[in-house]
Amino acid sequence: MTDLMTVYQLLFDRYGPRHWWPAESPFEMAVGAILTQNTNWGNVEKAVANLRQADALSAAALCSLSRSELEKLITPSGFFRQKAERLQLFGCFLRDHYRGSLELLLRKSLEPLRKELLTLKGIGPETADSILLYAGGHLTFVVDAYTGRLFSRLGHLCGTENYEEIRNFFLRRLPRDVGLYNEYHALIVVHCKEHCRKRPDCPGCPLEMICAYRQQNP
DNA sequence: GTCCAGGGCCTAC
DNA sequence: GTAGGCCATGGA
Repeated sequence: MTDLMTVYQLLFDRYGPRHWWPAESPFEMAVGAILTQNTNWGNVEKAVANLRQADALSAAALCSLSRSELEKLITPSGFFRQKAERLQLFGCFLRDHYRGSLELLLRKSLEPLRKELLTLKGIGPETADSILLYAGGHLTFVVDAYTGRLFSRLGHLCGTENYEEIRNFFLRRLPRDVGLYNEYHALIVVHCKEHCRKRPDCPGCPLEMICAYRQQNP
């Protein structure tokens, strides 16, 4: 079994540092994390551009917009009705409990903060960890569908693990390094977009030599 | 036309 | 606790 740092190194050598999250502020990162739920990033960028244009990238602004105005701005990201509600719930939560400051919220310690985020409607484990890691610089690992798919194929996971189990799998085996967690998740996403979609034989895949699928299907 | 994307909620069982 | 349906746009 190839260890996780070897996989990381192969991905890093191939794709280089990704410098995620692509956003101009922590608040924009959090908004992007909600908008990208089951959604192509290109569509999220359009919605974020609309929000920026409308000067709506703050907790106060999200709260003061009408629901229909917000829905219109984020339409390109899809699921715009639920996402508008989620953004406003998040914005109002910050306004009511943290003076509208995401930075103030993110100053809290990781586990209580994570639990608090998970109580918010529309913020599940992946969205919470994305906000914690990329906006807050907290020591947590972001798991997504790509992560489960890739590491099952590599033989590290069996494919039936739940979110927390996969997160703990990485946290237990990787050095405690925020920069590493930041790059690792980004590299998994970038890699899977390129190589893990339709063809399981991964032509040109940088993980070719360690891929359990290829070893089982030569 | 079909498939899928950087999920999460709700309901039924 | 988990399987299935639902949410919606836009690019490949």
